[in-house]
Amino acid sequence: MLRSASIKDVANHARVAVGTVSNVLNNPDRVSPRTKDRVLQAIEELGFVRNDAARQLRAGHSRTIGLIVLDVGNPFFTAVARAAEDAAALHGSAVLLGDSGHDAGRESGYIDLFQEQRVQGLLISPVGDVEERLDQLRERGVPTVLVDRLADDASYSSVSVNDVEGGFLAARHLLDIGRRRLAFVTGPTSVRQFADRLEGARRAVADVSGASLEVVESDGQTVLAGRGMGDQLVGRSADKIPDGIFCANDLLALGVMQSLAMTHTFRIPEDVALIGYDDIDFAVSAVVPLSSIRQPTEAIGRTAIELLAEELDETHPRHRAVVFTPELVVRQSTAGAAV
Amino acid sequence: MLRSASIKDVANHARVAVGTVSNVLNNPDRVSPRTKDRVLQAIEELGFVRNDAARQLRAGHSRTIGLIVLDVGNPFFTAVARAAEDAAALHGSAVLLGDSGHDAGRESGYIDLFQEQRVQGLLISPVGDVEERLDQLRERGVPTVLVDRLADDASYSSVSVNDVEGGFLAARHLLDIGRRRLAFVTGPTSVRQFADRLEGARRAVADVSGASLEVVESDGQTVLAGRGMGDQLVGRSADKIPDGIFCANDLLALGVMQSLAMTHTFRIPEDVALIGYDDIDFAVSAVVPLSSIRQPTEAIGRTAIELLAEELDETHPRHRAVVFTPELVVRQSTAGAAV
DNA sequence: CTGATTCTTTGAATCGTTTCATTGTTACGA
DNA sequence: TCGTAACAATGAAACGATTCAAAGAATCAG
Repeated sequence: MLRSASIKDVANHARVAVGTVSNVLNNPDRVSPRTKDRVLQAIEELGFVRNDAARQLRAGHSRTIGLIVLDVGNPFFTAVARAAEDAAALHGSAVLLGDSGHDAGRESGYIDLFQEQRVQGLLISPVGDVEERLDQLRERGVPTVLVDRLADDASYSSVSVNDVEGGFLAARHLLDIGRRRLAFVTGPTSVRQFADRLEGARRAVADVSGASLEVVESDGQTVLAGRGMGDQLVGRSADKIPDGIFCANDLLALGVMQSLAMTHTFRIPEDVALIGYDDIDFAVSAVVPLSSIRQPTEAIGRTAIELLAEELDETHPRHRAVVFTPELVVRQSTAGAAV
Repeated sequence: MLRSASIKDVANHARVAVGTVSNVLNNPDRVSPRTKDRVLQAIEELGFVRNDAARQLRAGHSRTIGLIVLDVGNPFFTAVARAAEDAAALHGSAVLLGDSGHDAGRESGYIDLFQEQRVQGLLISPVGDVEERLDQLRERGVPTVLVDRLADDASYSSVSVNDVEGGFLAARHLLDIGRRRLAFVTGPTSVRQFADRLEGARRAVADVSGASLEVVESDGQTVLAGRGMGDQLVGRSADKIPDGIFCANDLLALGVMQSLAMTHTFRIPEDVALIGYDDIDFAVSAVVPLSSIRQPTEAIGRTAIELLAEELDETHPRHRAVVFTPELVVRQSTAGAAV
């Protein structure tokens, strides 16, 4: 078990000073071609690999960016993460991915970890009350960009999608196709995104007389949770069943759909129209292809990195809040049955 | 923009030696309660956070484990990754996730990155020809465990699932329900897993006289690639259409299903029975709930970490190859139509 | 009160890289 | 041949945590 070769070993082997080896690696133009060749050959022969810890220690910070998402099991977040990784790679940084799983404790654990790792900056979809932590990070020179969440004040940059608008679009679409007894199936409304989508849905419903909106809340936001809530809906007496269901995300919608499909009592969309949120790749291949509200995942991830880069470049950055507009995607789960 | 407080700052503030601060953090019992309190208070007041780079530099290795998967867009791999993260957390390590995207170049890039980071060990689903790199890593004391891939020789530990068996199960199931003109829709057969599944399918077909197996190969393995191949199948003259399709993974299967569903010419499973592989969460909520071959993702991730832990503990570890057995899950896409 | 023993605390050395002031070398015009 | 740039190479210092031999303090038996 060899100890890895260090820059000093390389220097000895090539009969140059350590500073020269460092220059070959970081400022190749400053080194004469002959010396450079000798050093490169030594590197090759010894199989030298830079020690990133030492480099970071000297530099005072790493070349990594931390990203904390709410749920890696949700394709929406993996899509955002991939876009962020690609964009970060262009800036020469790597992205460390942390999954809070909607848990404030885990979230806090990742913030600790990233802080110990001296990440350059942090992208986060916050769960808990992290303002204070983030302020503290910023004082230490670690900027944060909020992802999928509008910054409350102007002290943070953020990338978000207008969830109120999205909720409005979804509910109005259900109303447009003649549904009046709507249900909003959601995870905890303490999650800002869900609360906003509900808010939007409420507005749409308020515009139409005779329309009602029931809120069905669960503590999960997975396919399984959706199935549970679907079962609950299906078990009701017929006159209590909504004719339009808007789910706070596609996972919930797919779960509800499974449940409806399993009991063959209700047809989608004839008896119950169903719309989700996020437009994940799997929405289109659902039992009944799922209508949804599309969010521009690629742009979200890319923009988050760009905003972070701005904060890193400037000494007194102006914080920006970029808000994207969601888009209605109509598929079979709400098709046909127009008024 | 404050420089973060260092252990030395804490020491000054608490009027003790740096070694004492270090002991408070790492060997609390060696420090008298009074001193400990003073140090802890100083840490609190200065908002001290350990610098992981310095710690690693001294220790010679990090507390991280690298995991390189073939495709984070595939829920199979995210499920394995999550299990690995949970298991690693129990050992006090964090997992860095890299996505090679079936690209040998990106794979190599992540190996470089992880090597620079001095990860404790590496879990990898290899794409390219990485044996040599891995041998080199091991010489440096960085053990590797192969994931979702049986080790060729006994020099590596590995966790895999018997893909030949899985392919056999899938194809035999199609044969059992009376299908004879089978097609294997797959990504590149240079991917070991796909090649093995094909091998298994071939064996099953060879057992039944009058049965045939056509291989439809694409260079992708996503939902989109599946759709492309589905379109190609659907465009054929009716007598050239297979009556049983086995897809090398569920993403391909969902794509093929979309394509079949869009042209309303063929019914699933009556005209064409369809089975996928991996049994991802979304399989059950597909247009037609998808039959599949289930792999124990949780056990794979957990076992990978355990094998790695064994390699790290022992000086001359015995390498172990753990092989799980896949399981047939029958749903509607192949149901009914028994002979 | 002494010497032995245990418990605390100290601080210099170390890890591997980068930086930068300094020294050494080369080339060229005068 | 000399002086002066321009260019190359050097190596000590610094980053921040951990380690460990050694010194110092406290305790206790005799």
